[in-house]
Parts: sequence; C-alpha cells; structure tokens
Amino acid sequence: MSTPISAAANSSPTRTATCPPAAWSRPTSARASTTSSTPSIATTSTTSTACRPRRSRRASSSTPSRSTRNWPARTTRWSTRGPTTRDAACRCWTCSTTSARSISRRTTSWPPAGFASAARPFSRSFDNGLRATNNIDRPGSLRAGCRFGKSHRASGKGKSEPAGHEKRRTNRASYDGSHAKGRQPVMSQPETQPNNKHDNPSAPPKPQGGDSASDKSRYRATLNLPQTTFPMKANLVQNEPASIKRWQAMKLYDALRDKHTSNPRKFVFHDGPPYANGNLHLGHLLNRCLKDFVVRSRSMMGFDCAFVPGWDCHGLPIEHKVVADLQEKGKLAKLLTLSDDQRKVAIRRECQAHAEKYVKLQRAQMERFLTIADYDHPYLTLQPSFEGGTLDVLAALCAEGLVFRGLKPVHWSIANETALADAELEYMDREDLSVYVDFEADDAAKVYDAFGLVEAEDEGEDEESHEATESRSHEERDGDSAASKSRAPKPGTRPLIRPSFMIWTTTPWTLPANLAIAVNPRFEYACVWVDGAVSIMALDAVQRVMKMPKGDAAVGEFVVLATCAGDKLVGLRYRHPFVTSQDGAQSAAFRARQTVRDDAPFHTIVPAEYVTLEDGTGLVHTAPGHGTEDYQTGLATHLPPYCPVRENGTYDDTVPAWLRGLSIWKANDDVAQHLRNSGHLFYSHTFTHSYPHDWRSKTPVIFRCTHQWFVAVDKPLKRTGHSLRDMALTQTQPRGGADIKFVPEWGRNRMRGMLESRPDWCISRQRAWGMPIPAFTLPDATVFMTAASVRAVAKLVREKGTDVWFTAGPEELLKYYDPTTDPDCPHSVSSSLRLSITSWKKSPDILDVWFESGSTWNACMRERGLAHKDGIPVDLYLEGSDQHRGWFQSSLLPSLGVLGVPPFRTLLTHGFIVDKDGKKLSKSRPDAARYEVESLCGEFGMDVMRWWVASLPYENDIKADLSFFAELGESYRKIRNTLRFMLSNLSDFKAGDPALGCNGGGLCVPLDSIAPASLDAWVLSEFDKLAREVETGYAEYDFRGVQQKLYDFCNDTLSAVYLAAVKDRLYCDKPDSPRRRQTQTVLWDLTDGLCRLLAPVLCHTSDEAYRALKRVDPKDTTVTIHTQEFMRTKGAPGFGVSCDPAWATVLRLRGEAMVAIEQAKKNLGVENPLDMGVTLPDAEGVLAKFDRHDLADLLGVSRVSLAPAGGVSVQDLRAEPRCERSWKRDGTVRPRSDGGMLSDRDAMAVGVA
RNA sequence: GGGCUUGUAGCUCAGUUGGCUAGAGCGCACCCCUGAUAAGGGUGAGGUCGGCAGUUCGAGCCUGCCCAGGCCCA
Repeated sequence: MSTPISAAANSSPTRTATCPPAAWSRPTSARASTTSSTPSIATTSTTSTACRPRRSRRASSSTPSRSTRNWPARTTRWSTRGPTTRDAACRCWTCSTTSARSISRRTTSWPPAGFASAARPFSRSFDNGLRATNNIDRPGSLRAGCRFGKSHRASGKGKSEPAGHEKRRTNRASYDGSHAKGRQPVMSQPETQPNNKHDNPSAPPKPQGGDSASDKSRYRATLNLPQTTFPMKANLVQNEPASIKRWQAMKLYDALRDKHTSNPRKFVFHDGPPYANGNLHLGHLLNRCLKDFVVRSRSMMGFDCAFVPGWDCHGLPIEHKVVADLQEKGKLAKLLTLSDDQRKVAIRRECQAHAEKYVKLQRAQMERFLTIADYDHPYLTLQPSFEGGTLDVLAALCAEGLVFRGLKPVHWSIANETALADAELEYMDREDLSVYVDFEADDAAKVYDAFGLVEAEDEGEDEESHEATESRSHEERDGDSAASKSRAPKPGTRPLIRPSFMIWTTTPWTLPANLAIAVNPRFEYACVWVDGAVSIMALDAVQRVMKMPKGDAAVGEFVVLATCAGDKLVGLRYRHPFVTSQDGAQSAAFRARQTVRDDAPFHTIVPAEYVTLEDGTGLVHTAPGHGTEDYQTGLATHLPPYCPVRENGTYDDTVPAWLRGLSIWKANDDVAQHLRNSGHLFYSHTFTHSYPHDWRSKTPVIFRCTHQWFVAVDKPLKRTGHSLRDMALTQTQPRGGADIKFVPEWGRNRMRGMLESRPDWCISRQRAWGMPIPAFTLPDATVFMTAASVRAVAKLVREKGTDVWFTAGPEELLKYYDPTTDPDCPHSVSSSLRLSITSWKKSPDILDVWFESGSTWNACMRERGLAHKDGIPVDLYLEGSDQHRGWFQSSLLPSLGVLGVPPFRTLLTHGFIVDKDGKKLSKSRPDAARYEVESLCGEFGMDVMRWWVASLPYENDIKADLSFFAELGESYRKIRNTLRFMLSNLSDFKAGDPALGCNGGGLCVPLDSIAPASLDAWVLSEFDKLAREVETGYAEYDFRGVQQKLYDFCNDTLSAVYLAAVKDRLYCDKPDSPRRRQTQTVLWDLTDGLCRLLAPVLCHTSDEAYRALKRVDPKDTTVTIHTQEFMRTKGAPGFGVSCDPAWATVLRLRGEAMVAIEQAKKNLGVENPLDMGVTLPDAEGVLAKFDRHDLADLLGVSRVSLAPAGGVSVQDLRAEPRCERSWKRDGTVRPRSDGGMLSDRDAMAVGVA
C-alpha cells in the first residue's frame, strides 16, 4: 500500500508552497508518480482573460491518446444505467407525487440485498461521501476486497488504485445509515479511519484552535444563519393550481389591461386559433408557452400587450366526427329524411356543441400551462360577430374583383351527388379495366425528327413502305395483313408509318376528356417498331409493355429505333382516337360555358414532373377535369378543366354521340371496345386495385370538376393594379414593402417559395359545418354575389349568426341589400330583384376554414379595436413552421387584398416536437401516456416544463424526452435554491417603503454609497449586464439566450461566486454591521430584480419568491410580480451601479487561484481552503484598493496578501489558530474573555473582549 | 421527386465575415464543505464538427455528391 503523506514534512507552520521541499515527494506512494511531475503550484496563468468568474473547463494541452480516451467514455455509459435514474431523483423535487416514488426506490430497490453499502448512482443529493463508482455501479463487477478498500485518507489518498475500486467507504457513508445498517456484506471491513480529517496522520501537528465538531458548534447560536419560509421543495403540482386561482381571484389579465389603459406603447400580438377538437399535446404546450413568454415579457417591458385566445371551430374534422357519432347512434338515417337546410341545421347544432366542449377543455389546459390571456373573452370562429367580420373580408375581396367561380376536380360521390373530402374516403379493392391506347401523332415527321431518325437509304423497300406515312393499327398487324409481314427498319432509320404515343389508363371512361399527354422531360423515351406499327413510350417501359400478353397473340417482334429525352417530345401534337374538334373541350357547347384560351394546347405533349416509370408507358393520359395532377398540368398549360360528366355520373352532350347520356361505369367497356374496333387499343385487361369509395354509400367515387369559388392570386386588384401574388412577393422581400421580419430568417425564403408556386385559392367547400358563402343562383342559372350583397348578409349574420342562412329565405337574407346603390349589381338583377328574389337559390357552399382563420386580423383584432389603427394591424404572429403554407399565407393574402399591407410585422415560427432520436413523436410508443400534457404537468410541474421550453432552440425540430424534462428539473432547482438562499439571508432585513425616500424607513443602504471595488458593486454591475441582455433577449424572442443567461447568473455569478463569498459576512458579522446591511440591501435588490427577469418564464416560482421577499400573507391576493415591470434605473435596465474596471483582473486571478488551491490540496495536503492563505500578484498595483477580506472571501480562503510580482501562491495556515466561530485563520485569532478562540471580527460580533 | 431545414463531447446546444489549440450547461471522474444540507463549492477527463470529394495559405463554416432526420408540397 502506499505510504501516507509524511507528517514530518510539515515543519513550517506557515509554509509557502512555491517551492516544495524535496522531502514532500512521496516516492513510495503510487500517487507520487502522478504528482512528481506536477509543476510548482505557484502558477501564473496567462491564458484566461475572462472578466467574470467562469467555471469553464480549460482544454488540456496534453490530450490523451484516443485509445485511452475510450475507456472512461464507455464506463460513463454504464454508470448511468443503474436501476435508479436521475429523473427519479429529480422528480421528487418538483412535485410531491413523485418524490415518494424516488425515495422508495432509493430505499427499497437499490442497492439490492447483499450490496447494502454499494453506492448508488442516484442524485447528487445523496452523493456526499457515498457515490457510485463505475464498477460498483455494476453489481456483477463487484469484487471482494476492492469494494471496501481502505479510505483514501489511510491509504495515502488512494490515488494508486484504479478509479472505481477504492474510495468512499469512509465514515461519511453514514450519511445514509439506512443503507449500511444491518446489511454489511461479509467482505466489508470495519471502518477504522479517524472521523476528523484534521486528525489525518498526514496532516501537520494538530494546530491551535478548536477543530472538533463540538468546538465548531459552540458559537452556532450566535450566528445569523439562514431562515426562510420559502421551501426548497417546490411542490409545483400542488402549488401551481393555487397560483392560478390567486391570479384568477385578482383578475390578473384585467388588472394588466387596466394598468395600461392610457399606455400608448402597444404591442399587438395575435393568437393563431388552434382547432377545437381533441386534447392539447406537447406541440401545443410549446406553442402556448412561447406565446406566454412574449405576452409576459412585453408587459414587463412596459408595453400594453393584450392577448385574446382564439379557436378554429368550423371544418370537416368536427363535422366528420359528429356525423360518424350520429351514424353510430343510428340518428343519421332520420336526418337524411329532412330537407337539406333542416339537416344541415341539425348537424351544425351538434358540431357547435362539440366545438364548444373542446374550447372549454383546451382553455382549462392552457390555463394549466400558466399562460395569461383573455380567457373569458376568446374569439371563436363560430361567433356571429366573428362571422360578420369574416364576411366583410370576403366582401372587400369581391370589391377588388378577386373572387370568382371556376372549375376544379374534387372527389365526387355519384350515389350522393356530393363532393367529398379526403377524410370521407374509404379505400377498397375494385376491379377495373386497364387499357394501353395508341394516340396517333399528328405530324409523323416532327416525331421522327425529335428522335433524330433519318430516311432509309435502301431504295429496295417494299412498295407499301413508300406509301404515305399512315397509321398501322395493332389490330391490323395481328391478322394476316400485309403490314404484319413488313420488315423492321434498321435502328436509326425512319419508318414510313405514322407513329403513336402509347398511354396507359385504368379509367377508360376519362378518355373522352383527354386533352393532353404528359411526359417527364428528364426521362429517356423510345421510338419502338412493334410488329409493323410504331409506338412511343419511355425506354424503361419498353420491356415491360412488350411482355403484355396481347390476347392470343403476343408481340412478335419489336425494335427500338431510337431514343430521345422527354423534353424533345414536348409540344408535339397527336390525334384523339375518337374525339373530334367538334366534340369535347373544343366544342361550341363547352366553350359557351367555359372560357377557353385560343392558345390552349389541345392534344399536345406537355411536360410534368410527376410522371413516373413504375407503371404504364411513361406517357400519361391527361384529363384536367378528372384528376388533381391533371388539373395542375391544365393550369400550367392553359388547358381548361374539361369535365363532360354530369352530377349523376352520366356524360353530357359535349362527348361523341355514342357516349352521350351513358353512365361512366358502363362507358368503360364501350370505350375499350370502340378503341379496339378502331385499332387504337394495344392491350387491355381487368385487374383489381385499391380505389377510393364514399364512406357513407360505399360506392366508388370519381374525380369530377365542379364549380368552386376562388380568390385569384394573379389578377390585378382594382385598387392597386397589382396581383396578390405580386404584392405578397414584394412585401416579403428583404427590406421590401412592409419589411416583414422573419424569425428565423429562412422562413422568408420558405414562404416566398410557396407564394411563387401557389395556385388560385379555392375557398369553397361542400359541407354543412362552416360559414356559408352568401351567393345565390338566379333563375337563369347565373350566380349572384357582389361586395355589397355580401356586406348586407354580413350585417344580418352579426345579428343572427350564420344559421340564418339555412333558416331564412333569400328575401330575408338580403333585407339589408339595396341594389340601387350597388355599382356591381347587374341591371337585369337590380330591375327585377324584388320580383324574382323568391325564386333565387341559396349557394350550398361554405367557406374554406382557412379563409376564416385568415381573416382573424380583421374579425378579431380590428373588430375589437386591438389592432394598430394605421398600417400593419398586428406586430407578431407566432406559430409552427407548417403555417408558412397555412395561417400565415391565408392571413397575408386577404390582408393584402383588403388593406394593401400584410397583417403582421414579424413572423415567428417554431419547429415540431420529435423524439430523442429525431423521429416523429409516435402515439404508439409504449410510454406515450407520459407525454400527454396533463401527465407532464403532473409529473414535472409546469414551471419546469416552461423552463424546458425556454431552453429550446425552437427554430428547428425540438427533441423531447422525459429525461430532458428531468434535466431541466435539476436546472430549475438550482434557480430555486439560489432564490431560497438569498431569501433566507433576508429574514432580519427590512427594505422599507420606497415612497418614504432614501431607505424608506428600512435597513437599505443607498446603492450609490457602495464602493466600486466592493463585491456588492461587482455583483450589481453583473446584474445590470444580465438585465440588459435578458431584456434584449426577450425583445428578440431569444428565450434560449435568456434562459441560459439567467441560469448562468444564478449558478455562476451568484451561487458559485457572490453568495459563496458573502456567506461569511452574512453569518458571522454583527447583524447590523454596515457591511452586512449593505450586502443584504444588494441581496434584496437582486432577488427583486431577478424575480422580475424570471417572471415571464417561471411565472409561478418567481411570484412565489417575490411574495416571500415582500412577506406577503398567503391569503393576500393583491400582490403579484406579474403586474410589475423589469427593474430600471434612469431608464436603463438594472440598478445603475458600475464596478471598478480592475474587477476583470481580480476575476482572472480568481480563476488562477482556484487552480492553485486545487494544486495545493494535492501538494500540501491541505484540504480545506479555509486552512489556506493566498498571495496574489499585483504587478500593476490595481488590487490595493480591494478589501483583503473581499478578496479572501472571493477565493474562499482565510487570508489574501498581495505581492508585486510572481504568480499566485498558496500558503498552508494550519499551524495558525482557527476562529471557533468563523473557522477562519485570519491572523487575528486569539483566546477571548469567554475562553473561546475568536478572530477580532467574531469577538466583536459576539461581544467579548 | 421538389422547396425550406437539421446533423458539432455520453446528452442538450453555442460557434459572428473562412483565422480554432472547436466552447457552454448537464452528465461523468476526482476532491472539498457539512453553518444553503434531499443543499453548496473546486478541479478535471471527454470531439474523425454525419460521410466522401473539391475550393483555399487555411474549412465546423464555402462548393458538389452521398447518408440519416423534420416541415410543407408533389
């Protein structure tokens, strides 16, 4: 075993260790090998330039090799795996419910029987002298003989043993006597080491002055020890609801508004409405907390910040749920017997009840998040006033000429003759006909040019081939026709046959509506000679298509003549197999109903990126009236959304005569047969695939173009001459237009990208639960809706709600409408309105819910007088990044249309919650229930959750895991304990009433009397810096920065430096000594100021601490921190106290001294810094003005002296007498009249000579 | 497939115009204190900056490709 440090080495009572004597080396000690190379502890650091104390870990210059670094990393991992975990330890400190669990786990689950004294990797709360080591942490690795190795004190500090095998079986294990008692394993050794470390044989001879525990406690009663009612244990789960009740009792939101009645500084923040359906989840919690940080911080900055919560109440999910419930209860069938209006009113009533139920539920959850808002007066999209405000927006857009009717394909139920939303579809297997169809090229030469095919040089081709390039059908080739015997041309040469574009479709009934063929411009296409015909298809599809069994005769011979890129085909024209220019979308009948551009590229090859090679031929039959992608292609190429299918699923009169009036399902076979007969069908077969069906009738649905209402994004506004898209792109430019601020900045590009590519906004839906679009169909089938008519309906809606649309007739609905004053009213209408209005039909459409939420800047903010009166109405919108396409855009466009400016000055987005591996949070995870917000509030407490939210870089994905909340719980406790310590040292302090001037009759010391070189001035100046940074952080929505700075201030500036330094004067000075009172003044102000800075985040805890500081009676509901503002002096954040610039030097030296002290512990064997003195170099002579006691307290040593040169050095003071009261060896300790050994200061405090 | 975005220590994250010997907190290791005590303090160890290839005197940062995520589209 290693040899104890020799006591003989300590011959000098006050030894300066700048040059350790040779005798100190311990050659026989294993530790000697680690310390012999240690440089002199006289250190002169030249690296640190920090101006405030830091607990940074300086990078070591001697980085170990990689192989040596691996080992501890691995052990670290399993050291955290014990059956007790940190989160268990943490939970017990933030709430009452889990503490019992953590305690019980501590005492019963671990260590297992037989390992009674094995240390637990528990919380640091239990670590004092009893902490797990790597090996002990794994019971299986325990080895007799090493578990209870001798105390490091007896074994020369045990450094010779590998980490994890020795240690901590010291007497201090008795801290947790319950573990050791009666469970000492056989291999344990009785502890024989001396209890008092000052009896350590390696230590110098027992010095003068009492050191024993009894000596130490002799003067305990004479000290000013901390006292407070502010508990260490937060009990958040129990206490937070009490805070909520208190705030409700004092009507906190109203109080804040009243306070700012005449405040011209308004911060207008607008809540985006969540959907009133279901429980709130972690994503909502994130969103609501961020919003609350804004509301509370702006209020504390002195702004009037109203915040009205809102809910999105209309829409399909609620209606779908309600109808499903009705169906389940068997009530739907009865409803279906009612008239349309009656049925809709009944369903709407159910929907409203559903929405209101969830508004109530979510409101309670939001209040549990400790958020402040006008919960008694929320805005709901179902409120008549809101509905009126929305219709006003619609009216204004009508006035600008932006609202129009157009065609758009939607899922259509033929059985119910109604449009269906995605949520109303059920996918079921269905048997359909799959056809491969040849569409002949219009100009064969151009096609062959595209493929680069050249004329064949062989003059000997058969006569037939010299005929004009005419079509050759596959049917002809199948027989014994001459063509089938023709030879395949050589690759690269041009056949004298008209080529065809081969498409594939599973809906032959849509072929009459074919207007184009789409190719992918990036794919390679092939010109294929197939048994005497020529077809174009994607090169990658050739093999697959050629394998298609063509009835009885398979493909005989095929040759790829050439290939070319898809973009070469774009623009080539083809001939529809059976629709002529007199039919279809080009027919007079269709053109009469629909505007068709003259340059529309009918029957042309068009580009489309969505074309794939997985199925078909790589050439996609495109019918813009029968598919979403086709429709988009149509929009892009100006092809009309031609749909020849009526509501009942039969063809209209624009199709060829043989199809008119036919059911589309029947038409499938007829079309195939027609193609077969005309030789255009390459191949057909029936197959089964998954196909959407109407969830109610269980019948297959189709895509069908229907009339919808749109807001035009490219049409110039009457007022400005610019389109919504142009305006939006201008206003969202960096430093353009409104100079909208995006947080984070990349949101700008994201949103602009979406604005650039978005189509016209379809604002109509065919449902019951929503706001009706107040349009009317006139007897002549024209549709009537003008700005004035919408406003007239809006007025009625404000009086009666939108149910009136379903209960009243057109005459009643338009009772406020005066056609004679409406410039947009057609003469035919104004002249005969009163005569014909009873025969008008109400529009069955409702508004897209996005239009409602997109109108909230008007329907809520302007309606309620909360918006800025001029210019941009709202300062901030704050939502998840999905709202770049959602709410942000649906708000931007109407606002631009109505006001000409965006609705918001700043757009802040946050990311989505993902699990700890960065994957989507799955509801199916086994511990999903613990991620329910109610569970989280109950497990960690809301202030901890808020502290977590504040810690997040919210711009991107946010990883969430129970362990993270637990970690933030630890961090929260640090803040709490810091507040507690400050409060506990103010128990005999009275701040006085500021209204009384100076110290207001209290014990405060004027702050301007504090010397700039004092500790107190330093900490106040640090607070001012913090206050500036935190206020800036709040203003810039940098909550993470705020949280980190607050934590660092509590953890570092206060706990590690200032509070540790002033502890001595607080405890040991005479209670009313000026020095102590000055520090108490500072503590009081710091606590007050810190609570305010914390208040927007830790709204419960800061209020609790603030009330404790002010000694408010628990029953008193009038005092709260939340009506206060951030601390300001002469307009600037903080107290306006600055410190001496030399503090930078002091703090740099403190860092060096800490390292030197640590070295001294090893080299001198002095364990307690109070047994040390430190000499600081002061070459520049700047330290002289610093109080030596301040410096000593700052280093935690007994004495500090200055030297003109050299480095930091440490002296062993153990031979000097120690004050029995303050435990310091400050050089003034001597026997006193009461028989005790006391320093001068302590003698004075106790009152002995 | 496209737009935007993320990847840095065991974990959560900083990292400015390319100048870095890459920082912080937590955790971990070791130590102190026992008068903040289910507290408090100190000192350390720990990194192939997702991968590959370029540009550059110099790359965590710029470029290209690839891998793995997220949001919104298709």
